[in-house]
Amino acid sequence: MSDDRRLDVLRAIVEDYVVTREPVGSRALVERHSLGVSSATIRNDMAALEEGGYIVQPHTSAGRVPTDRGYRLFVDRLATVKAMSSPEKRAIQAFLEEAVDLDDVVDRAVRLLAQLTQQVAVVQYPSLRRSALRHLELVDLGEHRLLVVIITDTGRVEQRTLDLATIAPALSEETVALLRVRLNVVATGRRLSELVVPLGELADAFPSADQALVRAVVQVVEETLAEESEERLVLAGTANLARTGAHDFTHTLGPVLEALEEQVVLLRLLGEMADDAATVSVRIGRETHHEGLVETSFVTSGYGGEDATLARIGSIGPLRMDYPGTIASVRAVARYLSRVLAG
Amino acid sequence: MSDDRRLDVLRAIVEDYVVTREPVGSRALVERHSLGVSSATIRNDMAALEEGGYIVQPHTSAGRVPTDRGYRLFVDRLATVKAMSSPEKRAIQAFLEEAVDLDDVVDRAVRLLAQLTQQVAVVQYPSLRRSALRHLELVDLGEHRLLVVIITDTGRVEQRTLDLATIAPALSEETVALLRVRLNVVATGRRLSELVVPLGELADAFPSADQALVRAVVQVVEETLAEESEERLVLAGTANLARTGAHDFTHTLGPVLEALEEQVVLLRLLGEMADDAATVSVRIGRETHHEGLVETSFVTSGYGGEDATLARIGSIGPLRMDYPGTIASVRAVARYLSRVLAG
DNA sequence: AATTGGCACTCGCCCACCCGGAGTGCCACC
DNA sequence: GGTGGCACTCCGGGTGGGCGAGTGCCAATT
Repeated sequence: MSDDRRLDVLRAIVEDYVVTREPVGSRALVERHSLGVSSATIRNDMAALEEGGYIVQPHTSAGRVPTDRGYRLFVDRLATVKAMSSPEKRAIQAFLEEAVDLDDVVDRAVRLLAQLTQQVAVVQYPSLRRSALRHLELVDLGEHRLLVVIITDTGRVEQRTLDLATIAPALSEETVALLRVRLNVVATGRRLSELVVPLGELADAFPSADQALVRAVVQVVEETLAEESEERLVLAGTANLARTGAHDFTHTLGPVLEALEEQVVLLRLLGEMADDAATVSVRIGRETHHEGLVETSFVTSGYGGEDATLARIGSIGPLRMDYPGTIASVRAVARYLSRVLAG
Repeated sequence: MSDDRRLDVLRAIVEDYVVTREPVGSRALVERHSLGVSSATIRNDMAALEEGGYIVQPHTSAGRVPTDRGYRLFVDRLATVKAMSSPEKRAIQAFLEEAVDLDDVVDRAVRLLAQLTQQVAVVQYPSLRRSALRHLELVDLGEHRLLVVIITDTGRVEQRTLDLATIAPALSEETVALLRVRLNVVATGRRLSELVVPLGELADAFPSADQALVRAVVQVVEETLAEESEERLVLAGTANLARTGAHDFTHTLGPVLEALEEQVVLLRLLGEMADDAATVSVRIGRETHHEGLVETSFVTSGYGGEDATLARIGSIGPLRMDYPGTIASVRAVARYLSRVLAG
């Protein structure tokens, strides 16, 4: 008995099932692949694979369908990665480079990935906490209102308005200017996550009359950083779910759509997956630990540069997706997205 | 023969069909409504209504189903508007007032509307062109890069970076400061659409060495205003389509989802609908003039204050939606959204 | 003239039944 | 261990009949 052949059989089953969407039988298998043995032999192998939990029959006397575990083995050991063609690569790069600002880059990336994979694509905005600070700006809006603008080196901009009516009734232009300069001296170029301590010490250097103001501003900055939870996600390609895979989901795709709308779910998943930018992670079926997603798989990659992953990008599709193709697409888009953001 | 009764019959048919989702027959009609006549009479009325194109039978010997035209007559003349209860109103207002910034307001509004209608909600971001300017900020980012931040009175923030390497190699802090002040003098408080002319005259007041810089900045501001096309939409509740109305669409809901992803389609529709903030507009079925939306209706309202509509908000659902309820919800959310943005 | 009860008729839906085909497991044999 | 053969299982699709809901029409009634 050859273990190698059994793995070949599993690979063949996955590949065929992904294409046909129908349980694949031993006869069809020997016809479509050059396995060099008869269907009876394959049947024995299939029985063993079923024993191992890699495939199942939907009902007696039907062909076999891969299980979550089967897909897992497939992506871990059997899938041969498809390389992207050079024209494809160039097209991806060119498309992303046309973007005019961060919103546009993210929007283009997510649409592109949805298009490439014919699935649902998701892109997480670059994390505030892990970005470096480019500039902090204070703007006096009048009426005791101060606008705090935080600009990161990835081009992300967060703003908050601050009502100072009860804190600093007389908001002098000089104080604001001084605070602006000092804040930037302390903060520029640092990771946002490294900022909390130095910011805390800042207030001491100001005359006591202004300390309340300084503290209020510092607090807003810190709150904004703390709002990691408010990480934004952008989705595209939900229509692909309905188009290609209407019958891939046992009942309706309602639960899937619900899960996708619950950004919390996606954020958790993204957070759980491998943190190094170079690797592509795959969650298959129940591995997502979410009821609505048991019939889907999630392929993600970090992006944002060699040293640190800023955020993640991913593609969600039916269990029977084209794993090699999806992995290649996710990796490619992540890579070029990183380049565009760095450049 | 009483025309009034026929309209009553139509109303009864619409109301029943919305609830049951099944063709409604003459017998069921007399049982569930106090029409005071027998089923045979109703049958005659139904024949007349069918003659007029307000209802159809899916097949011979089936009950009747309203047509687009039937729904149209219903919303125009027969629907009695449901008033929102006071607790509901308070809940809406409270929920929207908790928002911390513009993104959050919009996000809350769209989720709220999706929740209320159990349909797909869409909110258009307040139009840049129609907003008034609160502040223009210039930030020197170093490396010949200048950040232009445009802040509107609705709290919307748009930013663009400008590469000045070829224009103003030596970017002096004083020039930037001066430009900042003058730009704000010219611009603050005006509608963005009224800005183009005054901005054009600004460059003349600067020394010739700086004119290129000024022109570049002004150009960026104008371009940003011109990007009306980039009006952003936010959707929520797509899962509701799959949950409640899986069988409301003849085949799959794929085409509907595709139409929703094509923001161009929605933007066109929103643009076509009545422009005064006070009124709620309804597009029924083919009135949307879009293939993917023939089996849906679209209820929208403007928001943003009495005088000028800043943008629109709406709800999309199956043809057989609860029109009075949807209209009430859309109107309520639009109203409170306006208040929150104004306050 | 409008309304009504009665009646024949039409269809879609459901269910039960049946059959063909694809696929399996197992065994005896090589 | 691999193979051919065979009996068995079960799904899917097609067929046919009965039921019920609903209609249109007509003659009778008010």
